[in-house]
Amino acid sequence: MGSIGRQVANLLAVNPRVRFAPSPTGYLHVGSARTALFNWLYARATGGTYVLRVEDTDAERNRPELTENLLAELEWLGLDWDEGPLYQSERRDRHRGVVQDLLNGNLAYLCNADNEEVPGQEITDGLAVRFRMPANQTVAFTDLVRGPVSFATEDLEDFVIWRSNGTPMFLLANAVDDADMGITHAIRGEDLLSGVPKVLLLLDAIGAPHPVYAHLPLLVNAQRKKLSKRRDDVSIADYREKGYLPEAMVNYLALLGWGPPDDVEERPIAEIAKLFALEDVNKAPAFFDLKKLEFINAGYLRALSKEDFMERAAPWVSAEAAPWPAENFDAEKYSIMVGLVQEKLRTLADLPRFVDFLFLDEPVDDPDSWHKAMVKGPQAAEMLDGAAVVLADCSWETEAIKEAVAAVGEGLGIKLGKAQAPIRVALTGRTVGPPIFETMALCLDRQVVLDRIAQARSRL
RNA sequence: GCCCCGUUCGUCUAGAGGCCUAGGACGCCAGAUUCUCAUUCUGGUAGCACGGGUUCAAAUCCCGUACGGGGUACCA
Repeated sequence: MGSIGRQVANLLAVNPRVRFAPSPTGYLHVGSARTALFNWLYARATGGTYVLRVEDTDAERNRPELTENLLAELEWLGLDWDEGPLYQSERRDRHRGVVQDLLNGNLAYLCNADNEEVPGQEITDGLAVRFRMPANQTVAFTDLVRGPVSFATEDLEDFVIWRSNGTPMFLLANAVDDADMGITHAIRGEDLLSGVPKVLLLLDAIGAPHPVYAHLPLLVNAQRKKLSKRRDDVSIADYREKGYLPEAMVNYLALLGWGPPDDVEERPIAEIAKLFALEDVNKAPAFFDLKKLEFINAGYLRALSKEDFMERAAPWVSAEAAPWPAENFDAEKYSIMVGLVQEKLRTLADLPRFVDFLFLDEPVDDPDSWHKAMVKGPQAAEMLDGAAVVLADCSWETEAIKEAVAAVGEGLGIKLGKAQAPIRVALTGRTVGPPIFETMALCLDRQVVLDRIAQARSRL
């Protein structure tokens, strides 16, 4: 079936219901975000319903602030949900009832800490409940991304469905909740694939239908290991704080394990939703490539209107975050400078170093830049001396300044590209920055320019 | 160990037996444009894990091997 065929299949699917079911044991992880995104995409592609369910059955590991955090990050990414958030912890009685039913039907049994079966048919404090694994059966299902998969029950153990502390285990709660909530498609990470046969058996035992499963390839690090909180940069919050845009983040994430049919990679997520089909998802793990994320982020940054850009960038130039004294900030000059540097950034975090010289009492001291332009560069002293003379009385506008500096350079036999370097470093502290002649004409007073050139000259 | 899954340029992917001399994107390299950087443009680099089949024809189907990953908790 071609990609078009799959999109038709999407439309034919009747009212799919999907869910993202994170456990709030940490901040939102890029792998989880990708799972949430693919659920969202599938729901939006099919006109289905996307449910958010918080799997907080492990009371010892859960903390409420982590849940709030999780929801905030999902909102930031723009992955709005249609129902929920539902909290699994609030369904304890239902889970307990199901476990008791299984016990009554002898499909499960009580078990002590030594994993020995103990007689009895009532859920008992201090005793766990295990599901009785049927012998000699093959559990088979067709995964939407991986195709037919089967397991033999001999390879499966009697697994715990109810803890001795009176709480349900993941497999049980997950299966019951999916059934009760009418989940038709369970879209999640491949690490959950081997749990499917147990869930299917459980579903059969309680007489519930099987959802369709789709197991997404894992996101891996450079060592090809599953992304882990400990080793890798996986927190969505960190990417936000590093100056990545949510639309760039979801666009990039959509490209891991899936490719657009027309090779157009950079596009709004709503457009991706129209092209998305679960059957097109790859089976092989994908490496999270920061370089490509940066590239995509830079594209989104450039595409922002100036107003949008300034709004998004505000946190990076706020009084608390900025490297300059707040009272030096000049909104008008900043606004002009944004127009000159927006296209140069890869992340919003790059912004301060492109504009800081405007608001700092003195430009930053960047040894590499100084060395490159003032020490290694040609005739830095002569350039600064010459510039000081011509800039003292040339007309204070971009072209005039540019011509004046170029003339000094020509007199010394240096092209403008090299000639401007010492001046740029004298004014901004760095070899890389905004177009320097515009910056002078529009944002720097003649006297400041002359002072900074003199200051730099005296250091030579 | 056992079970399950996977393998197309360095990376993300297109590919559904002939359209493949394997396409695109990121990266990298070179060049053009440019007041730095960035942008933009042009060109280049580089891949079907291996071995057997099936077929007139295989990246694509089958089997095996190798390698990689996931699972195997009173975590989720």
